[in-house]
Amino acid sequence: MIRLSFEKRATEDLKILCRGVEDIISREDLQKKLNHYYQTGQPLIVKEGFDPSAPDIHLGHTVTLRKLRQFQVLGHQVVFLVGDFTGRIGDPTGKKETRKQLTEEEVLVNAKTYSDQAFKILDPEKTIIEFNSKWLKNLSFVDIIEITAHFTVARMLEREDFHQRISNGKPVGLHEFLYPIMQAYDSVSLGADVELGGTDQRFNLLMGRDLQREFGQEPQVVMMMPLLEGTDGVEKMSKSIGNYIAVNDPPFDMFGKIMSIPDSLIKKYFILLTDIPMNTILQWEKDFTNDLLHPRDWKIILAKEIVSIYHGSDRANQALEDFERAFAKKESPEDAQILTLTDDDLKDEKIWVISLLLKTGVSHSKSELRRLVEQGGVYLDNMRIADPNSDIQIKDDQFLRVGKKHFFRIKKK
RNA sequence: GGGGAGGUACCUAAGUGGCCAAAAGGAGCGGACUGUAGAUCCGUUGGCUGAACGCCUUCGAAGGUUCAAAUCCUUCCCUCCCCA
Repeated sequence: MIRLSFEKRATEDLKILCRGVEDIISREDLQKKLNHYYQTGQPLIVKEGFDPSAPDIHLGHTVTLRKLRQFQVLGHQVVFLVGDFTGRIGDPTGKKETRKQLTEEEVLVNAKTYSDQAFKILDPEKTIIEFNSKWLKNLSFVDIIEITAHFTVARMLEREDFHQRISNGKPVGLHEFLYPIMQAYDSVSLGADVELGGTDQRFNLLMGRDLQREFGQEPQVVMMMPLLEGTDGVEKMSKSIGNYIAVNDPPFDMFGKIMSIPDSLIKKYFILLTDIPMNTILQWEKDFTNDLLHPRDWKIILAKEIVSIYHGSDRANQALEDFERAFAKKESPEDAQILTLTDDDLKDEKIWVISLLLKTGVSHSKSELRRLVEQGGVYLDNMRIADPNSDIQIKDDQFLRVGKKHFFRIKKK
């Protein structure tokens, strides 16, 4: 009776864990490992590597983080692996220049801010933070030769990115081959049962399996999550492109950014970024297709849901209200960023538009701001300011809108 | 080691002495229209100067020729391809 329920529970867990997963190698292996867990009580070691060079976590990162959390909830051991050593090489992407070497302190600081944000999702009690320099930095050349000897050049060239760059006549650094190998070695060192990553990590993740086998370990299960497109709906969400929604974004911004994603992405966002049950999502999708659910309304549910996760439902409701004020009624949002002006900024209660805009930080180029004004993108209390040479009379509590997405409330000090 | 091709702005890419702050497309930004969506149309996209068709910096780097250089010369750096 009890024995039977082991497998049943494992099967149920598997179903939960497979939500939103793009590919898993292999399902059977995971089933086996989960069975084993229920038989022995030995939690699975679930690992994901993080690059400490970019300290801002955005929704794209949360896709795998949320998956990690699912593992935690089911009783498993998550290893949050900071790639402080691998970060020095940088995952091959073709055009990136050599990364500047981070000092140990910088890495620690980054890792701290990074994990703090990650703990908005992960349970800190059930997370081990590791740094891969711990084992990588002590390897000798001999060790490295031994490890690399397990792989062939032909195998390395299977990686699409390498392959592509080579056929496009782009350079491939020899050291770049080491990145996947180091990542694989991480799995060996941790004895990982499962490694999570985006689909773009396929090659690296599989290398881990290969190397583990070579080292006499049971190969890890590889779980690949789909890449999340950013607010532009095309490119993978990333800070450098600027199409990202950060988990630290204030509620109003976060709400707005979610509202600006293309309709085609709504379902995917629900699946990967919320806990809304699958049948509900599918029902909404049906209603949407049959014109019973307006895409905007559907998106509002999404935005509220996601903002709630990171800021709580009160602030999510506030964000919704603000959103409607700002865009439906064209009024000022409650939650706009405060822009404080001091007496030094004002001459006879007046300030030059460009100076004012400069203070918002929207752009640091006066030429660009000038253009923005000339093109009619600047409003003060809903009055367009079209002349870049104008001096504006400032009253306390005025509402400044810069371009489509930036709102400020002016406070005098 | 030998031979060939190449390095232009966020990206792709034109330009081989002045008309070049540099074509075109993509991407971005702003406007119109909307649902802060998509599609479409218009505008705009090095910086500075309270803006003038004025100044400064930019075509891999440094020098040089010239009244004038992305463009010609020299040296250097980097990448790719073919051969050994």
